[in-house]
Amino acid sequence: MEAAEKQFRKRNAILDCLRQTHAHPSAEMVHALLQPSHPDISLATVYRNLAWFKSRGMIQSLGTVNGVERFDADTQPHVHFVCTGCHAVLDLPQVEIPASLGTSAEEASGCRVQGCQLTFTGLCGSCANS
Amino acid sequence: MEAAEKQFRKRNAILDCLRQTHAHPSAEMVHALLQPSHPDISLATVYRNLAWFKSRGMIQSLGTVNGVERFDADTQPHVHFVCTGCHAVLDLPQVEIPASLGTSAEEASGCRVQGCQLTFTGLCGSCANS
DNA sequence: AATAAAATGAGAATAATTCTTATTTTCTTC
DNA sequence: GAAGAAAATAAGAATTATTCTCATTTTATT
Repeated sequence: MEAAEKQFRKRNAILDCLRQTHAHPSAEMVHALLQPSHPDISLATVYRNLAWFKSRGMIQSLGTVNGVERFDADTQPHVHFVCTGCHAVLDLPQVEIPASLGTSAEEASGCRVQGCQLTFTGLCGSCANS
Repeated sequence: MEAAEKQFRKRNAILDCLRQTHAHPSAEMVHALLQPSHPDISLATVYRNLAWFKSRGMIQSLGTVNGVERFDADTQPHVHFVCTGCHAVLDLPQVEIPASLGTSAEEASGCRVQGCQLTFTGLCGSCANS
C-alpha cells in the first residue's frame, strides 16, 4: 500500500461516507455506516473529524434534528425537508433559493451574510400514512 | 388577587417573557430574564413550560445555536439571522419568504409541509468589526 | 372546607458531545 | 530505511443541555 493511500485512512473514510450517503447523518449514524468497512473506528474520531471538516468548510452542519446534529457533505446552499415523525432529512433539489433573498438579507440586517439554510418541516410520505 | 390573575402565574410569566423579548432566548436565558420579577422560578419549570407551549404550537423552536435551543413567541414563518460570533439571533422582517417556495416544496417532496425556516448565518455588525 | 388535579422545586438521571491521555500512525529528515 | 517529530486515534472520563422523578405546593372542583 502506498503512502498516499494510507494517509488519514479513517479521516478520509468519514468524509467519503458522508459524500456517499443522502441520509444527512449524525455522528452516530456515520459511525454505524462505517462499521462494516472500518469496525475499529471510534465514535470520538467521528466527532473529531466531523468538527475538523466543518471548521474547514468542507462539510456543513444542518443543525440538530430531535436533539442530534446532522451533517451534509454538500456545502452549496440547498433546501431540506425534515420529517418530524421519523426525523429523516431529505434534499429538495427542485426548490431553488432565490438569490435575491441573500442580498436582501444583507441589506436588511447590516450583517455579513455567509450562509443560508432553508428547511421545511412536516411529515414524509410514510409517516403521513401511519 | 383574583383567581384569574393567580392561575399559572409562572407559566404565564414564561410566555410573557418570550413575547416581550426580541432575543430569541434559550431556556437559560428566559430563566435569567425572569430572575428580577420571579426569583423563585426554577429552571426545570422554564424547560417544562417551553416544551408545553411548543407542543401546543403557541411558540416555536428555532433549533439550536451553539448547541442550545432557542425559542420564539412569533409562530408566523419569518426569516432569522444567526451571528456565528456572538450567537445572537435577529429577525429579518424585511426579507419575505416567497409563498411559492412552500407549494413548490410540497410538490417536490410529496410530503406534507407544515413549517418552514429560513435562516441566514454570518457575522453581525459588532462581531464583524472585532 | 375537602378533595382532586395540575404545577412546581430540587436535584438526580440521561444523552449528545467534548476532552484527556496514552498509544499508534504518519511525516520529515537524515 | 531508521530516528525523531508531528499528527491522529482509542478508550473512557468529563461536560453540559435537557429531561425525569417525586415530594410538595398551588389551583380547581365539589
